[in-house]
Amino acid sequence: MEKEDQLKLDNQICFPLYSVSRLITKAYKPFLEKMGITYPQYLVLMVLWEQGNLSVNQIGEKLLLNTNTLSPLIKRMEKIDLLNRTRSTKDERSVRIELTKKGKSLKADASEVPGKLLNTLLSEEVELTDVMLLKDTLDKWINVLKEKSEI
Amino acid sequence: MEKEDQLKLDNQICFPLYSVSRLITKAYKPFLEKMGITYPQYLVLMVLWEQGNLSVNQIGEKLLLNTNTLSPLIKRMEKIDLLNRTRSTKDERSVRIELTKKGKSLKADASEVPGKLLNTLLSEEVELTDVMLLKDTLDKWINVLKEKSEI
DNA sequence: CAAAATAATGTCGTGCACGATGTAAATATA
DNA sequence: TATATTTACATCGTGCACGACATTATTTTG
Repeated sequence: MEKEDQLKLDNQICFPLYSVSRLITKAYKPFLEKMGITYPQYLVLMVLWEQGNLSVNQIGEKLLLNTNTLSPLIKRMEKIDLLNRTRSTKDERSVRIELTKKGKSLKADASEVPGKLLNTLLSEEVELTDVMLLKDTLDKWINVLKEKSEI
Repeated sequence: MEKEDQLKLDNQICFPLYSVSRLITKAYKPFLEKMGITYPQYLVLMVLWEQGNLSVNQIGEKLLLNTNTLSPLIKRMEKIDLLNRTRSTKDERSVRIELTKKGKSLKADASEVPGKLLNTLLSEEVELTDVMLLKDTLDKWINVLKEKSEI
């Protein structure tokens, strides 16, 4: 491919990633709105549902987000009574995040979401094997990119 | 897969998309910073380099972005002298976007970027065929998701 | 042709992302 | 044990995204 062609939108690899990511977030929206949360908030909840109480940093490691993104996000979640923030007594620097009853109870509603979303996506053009294959590829990419961005 | 498991982060399909999209944007950053632009601005430039003068709406159609995102973005690009905004005389509602000399001249620098980025990504784990396959899959998804979100 | 509907752009408010920087606590080192 | 370094979290500023809504111009329709 000519250098000239590499600048065409159709030949970009990041652009479809960026677009699909935004479009899927949009597809989540109606479901998450009913629960009163945003997509990044949903991610934080998923981590906490699965892992139990964690520090801000530990959540960040799972979601690949720094505290400058997570701190305000978590504070907004505290404001709507999804979780509590407590300074750890062992290490006063660390803040322990604990789900409230409300935060825990949302898990039941949430468990319906992934299935519904998959149905939105699946079609003649997109089959389940495509979805699985894509996930495997992306997971490999994350490993490569994580390393690069840490150096 | 159990409903319970579908809520685990490892089983999400959107999360790796969201992460990879962010990580790749970060990988672009050093290159784009030298050019004084952001990734979304780079996308707008790519459209204009390829298509010539367009209206705000036409750019939005290519990038799948609405004017509430594009208008401020384009105004920032005008401020740093990458393009001009002119009301169309034929249709006073429409705003014609035209690249300045500076905007056009950035294309030379930009033509080096895609190659460099691909090198960043390619590794033992990620081969060129993976990249191409991923792009094909994502393009199919865009078609499905675009339809769904328009309805 | 006048009223209604539509289209193109823009503003506003909210919530991410993220680089740069700050603060306080814990740990390492001289 | 002082001092330096690191760690965990937070704040600030800027730039997206995007829903809701406003404005002006064009087109459609009665």
